[in-house]
Amino acid sequence: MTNKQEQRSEETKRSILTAAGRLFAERGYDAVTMREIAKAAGCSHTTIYIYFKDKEALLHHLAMEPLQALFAEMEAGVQNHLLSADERLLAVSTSFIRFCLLNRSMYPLFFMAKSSRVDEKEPSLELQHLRNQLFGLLKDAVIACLPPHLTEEQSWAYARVYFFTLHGVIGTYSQSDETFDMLMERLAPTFELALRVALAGCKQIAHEEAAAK
Amino acid sequence: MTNKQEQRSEETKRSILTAAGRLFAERGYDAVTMREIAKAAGCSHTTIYIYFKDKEALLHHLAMEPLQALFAEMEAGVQNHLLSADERLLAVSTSFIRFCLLNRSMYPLFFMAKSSRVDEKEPSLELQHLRNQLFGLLKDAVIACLPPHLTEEQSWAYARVYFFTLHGVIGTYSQSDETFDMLMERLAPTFELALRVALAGCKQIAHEEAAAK
Amino acid sequence: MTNKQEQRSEETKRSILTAAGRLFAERGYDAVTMREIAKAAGCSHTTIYIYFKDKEALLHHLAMEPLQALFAEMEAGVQNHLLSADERLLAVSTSFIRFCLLNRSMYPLFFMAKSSRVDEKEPSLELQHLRNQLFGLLKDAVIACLPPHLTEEQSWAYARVYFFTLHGVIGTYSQSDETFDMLMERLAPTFELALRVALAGCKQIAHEEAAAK
Amino acid sequence: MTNKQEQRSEETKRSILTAAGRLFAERGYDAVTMREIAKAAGCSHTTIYIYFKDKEALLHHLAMEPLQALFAEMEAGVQNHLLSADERLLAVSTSFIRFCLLNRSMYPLFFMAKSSRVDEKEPSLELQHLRNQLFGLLKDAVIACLPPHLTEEQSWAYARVYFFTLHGVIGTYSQSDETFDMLMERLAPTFELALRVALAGCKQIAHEEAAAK
DNA sequence: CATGAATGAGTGTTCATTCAT
DNA sequence: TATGAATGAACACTCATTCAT
Repeated sequence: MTNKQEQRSEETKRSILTAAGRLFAERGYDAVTMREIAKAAGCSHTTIYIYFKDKEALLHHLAMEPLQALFAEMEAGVQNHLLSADERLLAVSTSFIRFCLLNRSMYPLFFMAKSSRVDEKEPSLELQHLRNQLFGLLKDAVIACLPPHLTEEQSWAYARVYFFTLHGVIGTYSQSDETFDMLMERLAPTFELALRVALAGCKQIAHEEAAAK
Repeated sequence: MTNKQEQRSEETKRSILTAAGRLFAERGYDAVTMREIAKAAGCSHTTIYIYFKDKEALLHHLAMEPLQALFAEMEAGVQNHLLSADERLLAVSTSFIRFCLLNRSMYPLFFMAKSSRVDEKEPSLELQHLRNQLFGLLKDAVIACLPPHLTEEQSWAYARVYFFTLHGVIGTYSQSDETFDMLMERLAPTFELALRVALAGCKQIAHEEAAAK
Repeated sequence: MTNKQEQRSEETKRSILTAAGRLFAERGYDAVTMREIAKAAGCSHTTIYIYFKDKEALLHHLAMEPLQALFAEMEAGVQNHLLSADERLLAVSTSFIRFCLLNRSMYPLFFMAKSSRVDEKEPSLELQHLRNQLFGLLKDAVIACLPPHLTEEQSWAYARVYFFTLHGVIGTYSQSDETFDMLMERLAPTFELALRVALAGCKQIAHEEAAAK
Repeated sequence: MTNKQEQRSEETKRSILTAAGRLFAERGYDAVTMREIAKAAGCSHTTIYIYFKDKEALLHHLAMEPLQALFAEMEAGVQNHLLSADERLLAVSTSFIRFCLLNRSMYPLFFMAKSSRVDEKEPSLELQHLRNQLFGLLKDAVIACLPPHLTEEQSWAYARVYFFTLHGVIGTYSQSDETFDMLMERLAPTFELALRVALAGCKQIAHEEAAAK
């Protein structure tokens, strides 16, 4: 009996999260009302408050999960030793872009929220930590493509520069009204070009600098 | 007599603009209320409506002025024929980045606001137009550095890719709490590196593609 | 359990309608605020929005119900073939006057509200339609008392003229503070006189005109 | 000097009254703002407060003047012994209708405002008095057309009934958006018909009643 | 006498949230 | 566990009115 109830409870929670995730992604956190989420989840809006303290808690809960999934996916990509370093970077970058465009409206939350808001305690820290791990992973993937023996400072610089491209791609389209599929169909080649350009540029400048030394 | 009143009026208008600019920048257009702006400006919320038709007009006023200045500066940079194409692009890009970081909090407003709302008439169009002109200017500067005879589609693609870098740079630091000066002191070399990387990358891939054909 | 809640809900809705009806009647639609209605109904102003989409919907709801009842009553009167045409007109007119005086304060709403606002969709149309039907019914009842073979234009003219009397009766007393019963006791003979005068006048002039031709 | 100032002052006051009168008539008291009146009058909105205590005072001032003019006109009409009683009634009625339609949006103010509002002191009394005089004048004009020796009660009844027609005519078109000229062009014959019907009806019923006795 | 600047009270409406069941 | 009813705080915006000059 308890089991059945627990199961039903879990289902409701799931459907709330699913609905909220979809709606936040589609229209942005602010534009979505609790009542809309409830309707989409097939429950009363008051039920949401049973599972989540408030709207923000819902958002936070919603943010961690996919971000962890992304991290896992990128980690797997980076460890796939069947691919060359360049290919690994490309794969990981593509994962990142795809994820961010899929979760467009959450992107600012994931990556641009002020790191420190007084009223947030733990939640932000978790997020911040995950963010850092993710960035570290990207940095390693970038460095693996560049000539060895870069200083730590240089490594950071190239990683940042490469990351600018990713950030730029996502930021440019994060407000678009087009669906993810429309976006990818129209722009996938441009995204690939952007990644190739960024990598080629990093490599060339890195070599020039190495030579100059 | 009249003079004194006019002066007071001008002061009030200025203080409203200043307050609104700061608040919009800090917390975003939507999150700021007219009453907050008024309080920050030291006047009643109704006073704002004496000087600006509505919230959007306030935003528009705030956005157009500096954006036009930027456009003028970039236009001048692009027409400086003492410089090589590469140098001109670098100059123009630096102008753009500096401006956007200086007006950080308005950046989303300038370049990421939904471009088309049915009920908006002129104001947004002006902004949109300025935006397009600005992007066109950047595009021409990019193309001038690349091998000739690119198709229109290719031109757009490289321009976009180059723009991703700019957008990425700005986006990455647009939420930072550091002052503009702190930012530039710490990151100017990184920014320059990013621009060089983007240009080198574009050049190389463009040549590769030309050769492949 | 559900029953109790439903009952409470129904009560609240009722009290809102009652309050709104009274206030609209007393002071006119525009002059009454949602907050006033709420206070009079003993609930928060937001509660009104649970039951009615907006102020206009409240008005519409308030207007349609009794108006439909009136229409049904008048339709029945007009089809009562036990009566002569004159008696039918008298019956129908009396129904109309009684209804309008009973719903005095809503009368302007029913019959004098601006018929066409661009942004209104269905609701007003329904009301407008009902109004037209009602007027058509009265017109037919008038014509049935007059000599046959009137042109369409003449028919409209006499119907209008007859309607002026009804409208005048109601308008004259629509602001009165007397109760409906007091009014009828004091003025029923006057009203009847008015109807007889209007009918006699129409008949005589119509005959004169017919003879003149 | 004083003279010149006084003259200018009088002019300003006049232009305010003119503007307010036109705007109130066009769009109704509530819908017109002080600033609109000021703009139409060619002065600052604050200037209005020099001449009139508040918006309501402006309205009241505006109402008395034309009403007195109407009264004078009707009085003249009633005393024109070149005309028959019927013609005099017709003339007076037409004056009344024309005036009320011309001052449509003020009509409720003139003739339908609650006679006693606690917060109004004198102004209403004046108005009320004028109203009564006007009605008395109409009553006499009606009675002059009817058989002599009516009881006082009967006189009142016929006067009321006749007045219903006037009231009905005006009320029916008082909310119309058509200009006065459009209205008169379209409906002048209907109005005349209405008056003839009302008079003919009153006469006939009065004779019938007299005969019955 | 006249005015531009400024404001408080108020408008309809929305929304996240709580309460009683 | 779950919900319908209800609400307070807030939103952009308007308007008659007052104040300092």
